Amino acid sequence: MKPSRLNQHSFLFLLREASASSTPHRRLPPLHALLVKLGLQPYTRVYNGLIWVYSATGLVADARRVFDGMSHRDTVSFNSMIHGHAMSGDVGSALQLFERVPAPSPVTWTSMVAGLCRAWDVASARRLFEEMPVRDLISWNAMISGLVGNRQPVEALCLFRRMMAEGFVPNRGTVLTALSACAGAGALETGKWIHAFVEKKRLFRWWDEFLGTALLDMYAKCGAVELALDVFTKLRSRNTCTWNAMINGLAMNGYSTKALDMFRQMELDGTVEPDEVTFVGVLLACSHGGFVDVGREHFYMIEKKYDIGLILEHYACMVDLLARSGHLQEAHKIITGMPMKPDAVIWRALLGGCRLHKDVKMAETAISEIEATCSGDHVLLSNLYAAVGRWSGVEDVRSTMRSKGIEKIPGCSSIEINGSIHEFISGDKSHPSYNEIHVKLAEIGSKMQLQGYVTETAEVFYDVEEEEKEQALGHHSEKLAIAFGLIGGPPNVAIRIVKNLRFCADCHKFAKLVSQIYHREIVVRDRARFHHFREGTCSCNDFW
DNA sequence: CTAGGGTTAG
Repeated sequence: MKPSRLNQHSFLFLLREASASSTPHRRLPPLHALLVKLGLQPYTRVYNGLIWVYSATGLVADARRVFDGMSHRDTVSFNSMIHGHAMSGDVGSALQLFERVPAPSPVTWTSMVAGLCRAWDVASARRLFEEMPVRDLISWNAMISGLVGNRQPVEALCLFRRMMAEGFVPNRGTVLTALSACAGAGALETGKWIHAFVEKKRLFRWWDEFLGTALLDMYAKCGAVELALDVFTKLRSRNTCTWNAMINGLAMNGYSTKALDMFRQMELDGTVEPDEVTFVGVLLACSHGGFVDVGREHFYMIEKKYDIGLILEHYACMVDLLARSGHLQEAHKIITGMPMKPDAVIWRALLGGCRLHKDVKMAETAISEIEATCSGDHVLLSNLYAAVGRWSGVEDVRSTMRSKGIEKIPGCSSIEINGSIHEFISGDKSHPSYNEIHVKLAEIGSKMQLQGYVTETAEVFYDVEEEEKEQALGHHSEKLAIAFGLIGGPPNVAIRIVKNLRFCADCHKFAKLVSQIYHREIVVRDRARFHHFREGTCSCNDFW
């Protein structure tokens, strides 16, 4: 090779090729050595490229050596190095460099914002984002997706709205992130608005697999199954993810049989292969539908017929299905026979079944296996003790919770009205419509009494203090949200609520009665699944 | 022919 023919441009080409190869770790150092030998050091661009490819292939220490050895560093050198540090999880080093950049550009700021979001420091990311002198579309996308990734979809949507108000035109990335935020927040109105906006502005040629899957997933996660199906049927092409999203969406929404039909259709269609995620959806459908035999069959087919390895989630669904339908011993056998270590989710599924079928002994086994316990597990055990009348057990759980300092996660429900999301926390008085809500709840209460409604006390029994607090302050968050939906939402439109915890029996009964008395459809997404209430009945058939 | 975001399903 004639060195004279190798200039900075061709060298950058070689770097890119080496980094895309299967063995970048072996191919980059010789190129680096050649670069030094050829005397291309003065070319900052080439060295920037080297920093970039070293970082991108995980060789951050090498990247840093190059960076430190450079005689002339420009903004791109800093940006590449900041990005490298941030991607390797070393935000500290990234921040140190960020302080030293002579002329930071929007790229510099955005790299730092994204890096902080990746390191779960969304608060610092947000501060930096607000401080940025110039924000472009990618800066907005980075911050919005950072919020979604840090489980703050409501905040993400607020930012999305601000971005639109400032006149930015969303691109593919923005739309994907914003739809995912709507899915997370259960913001159907906003999701529909984005859908319509994309169509009206003809933002994309068509809804491809990625966009289409994100769209249908949004509808499914907002409880709008018909709309999700509509998107699904109209898509030009579907990949495995698309089918999985549809199957899972049906399962989550309680359309168990339809979900299984959809899986059969997927097989008949034959253009895509099911994968392990497909079977998570299939088993979820069986679990929510209480189809024990069908579930067992599919569980064994995963490996035998489809040659797909069983993953933790498959076991979790299977344990959930068996435990919930009362096959506690079989569920326990599945757990002890698992090739991997059962996690808290698995034991929790067994615990839930024990609570339902009042098996104290098995419940105690389950709870002793859950290490980093959260309040919900203790509450479940306590409820079980209360249900079988073992009050000493209830007291034991309370003292365990006190001594371990386990705090209860406050219940939080949200409802979207006119595109803005209102959040209610159990017993919270801070909402501006607090007084109206309580007037409404009193009205509901008296109407319910006429129908012979009695509070379900079993599930609130475990904690007398909490019970008193609830009497004094109000209600579980979903009741506040439902009352607010009756007041503020347009009539004849379903009241849609997203809750962070699972339904308690009392609130479930409450929702059923409200749907009957006011002839309003109520859709609640709780931690585990959807509940569609219509004229006094729930799609879960009181099986959850 | 340099650098930042996003890539959907569990």
